[in-house]
Amino acid sequence: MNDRTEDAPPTMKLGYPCINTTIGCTANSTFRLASYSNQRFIETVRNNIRCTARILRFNVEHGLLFFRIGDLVPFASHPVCRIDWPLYFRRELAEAGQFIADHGIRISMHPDQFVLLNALDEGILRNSLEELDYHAKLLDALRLDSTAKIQIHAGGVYGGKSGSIARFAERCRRLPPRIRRRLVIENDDRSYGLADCLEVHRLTGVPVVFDNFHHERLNAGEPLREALLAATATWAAADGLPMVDYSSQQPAGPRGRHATSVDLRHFGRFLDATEGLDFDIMLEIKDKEQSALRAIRTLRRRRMPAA
DNA sequence: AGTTGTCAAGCTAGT
DNA sequence: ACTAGCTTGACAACT
Repeated sequence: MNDRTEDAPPTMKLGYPCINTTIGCTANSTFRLASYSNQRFIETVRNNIRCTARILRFNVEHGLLFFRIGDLVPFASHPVCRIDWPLYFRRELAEAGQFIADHGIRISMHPDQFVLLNALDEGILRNSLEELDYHAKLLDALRLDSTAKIQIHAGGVYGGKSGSIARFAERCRRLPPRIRRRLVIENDDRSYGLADCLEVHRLTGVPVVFDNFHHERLNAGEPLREALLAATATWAAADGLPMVDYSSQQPAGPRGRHATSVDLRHFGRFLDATEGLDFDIMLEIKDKEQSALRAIRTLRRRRMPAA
């Protein structure tokens, strides 16, 4: 499916997560819970939506057609939030979603470390489900199809990986379809490597986002190309093109820290190793769109000579 | 204006 | 049983 033929050009898109460092607005603005008010909430969300729209325009102008939406609606899953924000911002969200659809932009979201579908603690599970519900609500309010994904890790180990994977799978089966159709899991760099994620896929059908940097740190010896092939094979037609997170180690930084700026030689080797495969690339590099712009020049030169 | 600690939420390894 | 460390980015309080 992801192996393209000689006739079919790659449709690969490239992008970056959450933040644009050039245009001078933030789409992930938040505030302290202690200073919560309806007014502050509404102002913050309005500004976040506006900034997201500006970023998406910038991205389209620069050929960056993959974007991860960050924390657009602070406290959305917290009981303090009493506003029906999908309704309140219905028009703005639908407009942004229309822009996304019109320009063929690929969208992902990545809830953070607190979303643990295999949690042992009922409260943590409840919070995780609320948080997943928020993410699905936002993508629904943007009126995006099932190719817009919510990406999480497999979760904690809790003293037994196979039991925790089984628990993940069981919880997954019980998810409402509006969440499950968007859920994808990403290999992490400490507990659940690619092989574990493939096992989760086998049990649930959930597609696997391959993260090359995490794979460099935690693997079972699978070469890059083989690993990426296995991950991309987990994506069905309705899921869209497979998503891949790309990053490299910050040279002088502590192990695991993302590079400040893209290492084009490392990126070139990555493209060499994955030649002929089609997937969307999320560039997880600190300077965001600046590296994405450099990377897409490299990508076009190597993969899309006609474009 | 710039710096530093804190933030809704958790896991893991080490003591 | 408890604490420090983990990634990340932005707020908020402080210098």
